[in-house]
Amino acid sequence: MQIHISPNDGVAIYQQIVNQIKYLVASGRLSAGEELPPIRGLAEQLLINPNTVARAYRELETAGIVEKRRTAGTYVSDQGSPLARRERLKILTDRIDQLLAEAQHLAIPQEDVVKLVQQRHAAMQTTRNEE
Amino acid sequence: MQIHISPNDGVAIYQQIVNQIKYLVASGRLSAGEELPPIRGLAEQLLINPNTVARAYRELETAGIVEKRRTAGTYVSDQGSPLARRERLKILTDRIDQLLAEAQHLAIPQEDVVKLVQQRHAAMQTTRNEE
DNA sequence: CTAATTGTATTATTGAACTAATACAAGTTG
DNA sequence: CAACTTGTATTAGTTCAATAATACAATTAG
Repeated sequence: MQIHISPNDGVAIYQQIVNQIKYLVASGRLSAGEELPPIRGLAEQLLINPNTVARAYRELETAGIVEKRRTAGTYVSDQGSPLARRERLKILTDRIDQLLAEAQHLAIPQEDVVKLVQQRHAAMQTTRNEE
Repeated sequence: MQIHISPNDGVAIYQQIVNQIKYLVASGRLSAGEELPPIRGLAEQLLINPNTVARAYRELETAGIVEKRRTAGTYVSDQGSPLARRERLKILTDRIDQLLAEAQHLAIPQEDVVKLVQQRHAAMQTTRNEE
């Protein structure tokens, strides 16, 4: 599996792993039922401590992205489950509420925020760059 | 000036001060040209170290919210300046881009994000609670 | 049973962010 | 000038999250 980490990115290593696996699953490059590399294997590949990978896997399990089977490995869970989508929407809604609160602080009308979101969305559709 | 801090809030003390002063300025309870309490004065009032207040004031100055005059005190800067608003919009735009990237990770169409923002905005208009 | 492979748990180390203690610099006011 | 008030700078201590070192537990394969 292609995971790349960059130390001193400002983002914690375990978080980078979480993000990239989330993306791999979201984009369909990892499908439900597929087995992830063993903790030790990925740790060796990335030249980091197994505990760091374990932490990433634990976060992914809590988020419902993967399932662990004690001695049999870690597998991508059924993403289609309604709970998973509901959970994802909750995360996003929390982010949006934070954004609107921030706008409040900045004395920017929330109507403007809605417009800005539409603008940025449109801009990204035309640009289509890497992440 | 009414600043309230709660230690162990998870938010750094200097950050709490920054947030509250930003809000006071945004809401018009502090107007351009008004003088903020001296660093030592506010520190004494809040029972914290002057350096912590100094840090908050420095952040506020960097953000263009206040201006410091070496030995004469700290004053709310002209918020109406185009630069200030442009800066605020930039901050917000960055947040929005982060949000859209997050939605990508969560495999949620950006169109849905736009709708969600509108929904949350509408919900807040009717609720009208404290921050 | 034995060995190998999986995830788990416990403890320690490191590093960064936050806060504080203390001294400094520069203007203002009497 | 002398005292006072302002923000500044330097250094140290504290806390907490991230990572690592190491040992453990459980299942599977031979």
